[in-house]
Amino acid sequence: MATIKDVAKLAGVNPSTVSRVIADNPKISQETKERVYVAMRELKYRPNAIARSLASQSRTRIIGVILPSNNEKLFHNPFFIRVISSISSCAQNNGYYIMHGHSADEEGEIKILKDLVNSRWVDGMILTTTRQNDKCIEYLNEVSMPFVVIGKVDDEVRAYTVDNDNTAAMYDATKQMIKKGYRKICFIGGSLEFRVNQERLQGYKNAMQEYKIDITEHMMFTYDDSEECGIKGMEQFLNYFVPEAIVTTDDLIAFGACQKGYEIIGEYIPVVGFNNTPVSVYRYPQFSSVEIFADKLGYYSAEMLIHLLEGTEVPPKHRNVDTQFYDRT
Amino acid sequence: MATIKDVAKLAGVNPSTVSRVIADNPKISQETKERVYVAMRELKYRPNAIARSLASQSRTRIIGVILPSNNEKLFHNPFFIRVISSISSCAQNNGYYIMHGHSADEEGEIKILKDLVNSRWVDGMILTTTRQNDKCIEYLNEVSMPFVVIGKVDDEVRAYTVDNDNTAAMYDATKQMIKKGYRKICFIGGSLEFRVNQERLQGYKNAMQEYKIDITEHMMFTYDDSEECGIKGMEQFLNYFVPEAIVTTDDLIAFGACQKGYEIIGEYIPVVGFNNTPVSVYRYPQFSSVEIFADKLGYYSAEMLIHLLEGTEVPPKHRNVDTQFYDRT
DNA sequence: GAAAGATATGCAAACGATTGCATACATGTT
DNA sequence: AACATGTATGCAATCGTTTGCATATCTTTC
Repeated sequence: MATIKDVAKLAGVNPSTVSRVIADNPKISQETKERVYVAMRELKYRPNAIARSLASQSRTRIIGVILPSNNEKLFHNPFFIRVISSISSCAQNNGYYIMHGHSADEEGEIKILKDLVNSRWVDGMILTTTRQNDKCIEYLNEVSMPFVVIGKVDDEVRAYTVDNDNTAAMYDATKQMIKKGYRKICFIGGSLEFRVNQERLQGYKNAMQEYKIDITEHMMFTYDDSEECGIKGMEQFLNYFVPEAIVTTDDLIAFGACQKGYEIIGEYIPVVGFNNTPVSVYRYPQFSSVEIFADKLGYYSAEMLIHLLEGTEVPPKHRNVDTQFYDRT
Repeated sequence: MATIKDVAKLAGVNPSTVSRVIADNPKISQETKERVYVAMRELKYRPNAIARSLASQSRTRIIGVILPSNNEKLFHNPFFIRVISSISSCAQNNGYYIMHGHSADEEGEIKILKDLVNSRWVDGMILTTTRQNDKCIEYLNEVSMPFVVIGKVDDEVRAYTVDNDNTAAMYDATKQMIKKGYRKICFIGGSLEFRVNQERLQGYKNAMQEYKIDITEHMMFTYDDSEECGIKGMEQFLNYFVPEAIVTTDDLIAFGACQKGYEIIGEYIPVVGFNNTPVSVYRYPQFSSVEIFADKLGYYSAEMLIHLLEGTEVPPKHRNVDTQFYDRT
């Protein structure tokens, strides 16, 4: 493989000149540029990204992405692949690369994050999910590495974020159910360790409160983002009463609840899921779901991070992505 | 951030000694090693991966992965995320990193592949899908970059591969249908541009032939790996006759065919899909599907590539992953 | 007790770029 | 004509490692 020296020799100039031609430095005469271009083409020269980022002190143009690896979540929910593939599109459009890691738990996540950061591979990071008191965010701020998170963060935490208004989305979905005349509406959600679930729970509470519908302890159930969670939730409710409708934080939960309900009482209780995944559409009967436009979340987050890295444009601290409720009751 | 020099100074040795301690060189005395370890811990030293791979000539420990980005395929089929996340697990277990790119078409794929290779970012590549006369494979051989492909390649092509026996899998699935007494069994498949579809078609033909069932032109339809394909295929068949059963190359196709069939003739024709995705399970009625264990394909391919890169163990040229037929008729 | 071998460490040159500073030449100013 | 200014390029240090070779010290051997 040709190096910058080979090109320089062929073009009859100094390596530094070639370097400046690559950077399109205006000090270099058009004439010389042409000569260098010819030599580069002749030798099929491609700059060595590694040498480059060593010399220029760690601008690798690599963006790190941390994915959760709860398998249920990752595999049955196109959310993450949509996010990552749109991050990837944006990166490619801007000459960046994507490196990703995933781990089963917070401890693992922070370990891989540190590895990515310390090895100097990445210029910046995107976090695709956040927890209460997120250790990753803490660490990134500590080492002052630029990052963007998809999701919301605690108020006092410094972070650039892209997110849906999850509270509003769930508020809206719940309200739709109320407007259809349902009153005994239950909530089933994934772990409250994750902010997104807290917010959705809040949205549910807000709507119920607005319509002055009492929520008892037995109307809410949280566990994790799985089918099993839906099943367990529904079982719990049915110990006490038959819900008129159910809102959940995920399609998989909704599916589980829906099936279990039918199994026990022989009819389908209206259910609302989140993410508008194939499950909600392909199932019969279909159930309602809130589309959160994962691809936009991904694309915007990458865009934001790149702005941060290039320092060209200071993005606003927060960007919101709308949601859409698909009513299939 | 501390460098190797800082550590050396603190430990009272030469940087080269520190480097050898990191590499666990047996020439270094235990005593010195201890001293260096202490200094490293003291300074929270982490080697700079970039400098490292520059000095050691391009061992970045980064594996590149090319994904297709036909969105239908990528989003509705957990295959790719399962593959990539298991590649990722294996990589993490062995201290490797994953970089990935995806593109909508072959041209884009080769472009991003060249970029990854020429920039020297990656030590090796994994291709998650292959075409007839694949340009990517050609290029990788040309520049002699180690790679593994998931899927089959033309006989004359040099490549390490991990794959299911797709022909056998489809042969088996078709045979199951025949044994149930179905005779007029039709085939709907994705584009024959992809080897995987060719093989599955072959498996169908083999089974039919074995049982001496004639296949007419009108019993086969190929288009792409989408729901739409299933719909079109079913429409075509019904112009001529009502199939007794249908085998397809993908669950999404199966789903489309299933629905369209019901829509037109008012009953469900038994359908077989591939990949055993949520669609096949969550839909009602469920349909049969062939599980291909994407996670194994991914993990094995990474394992193979790492062996290739480390040169420790020469893997066999080809590794096969079993499939499993889930009968849900 | 000197030569030969073994063992542990240091020295310095890479790896392939970037970049601040020096310099050569051309041009403009008085 | 002498000097200041500007423009285009070269020189050499630098980034943080790795690694072949030289070297110093300690054993062994006859």
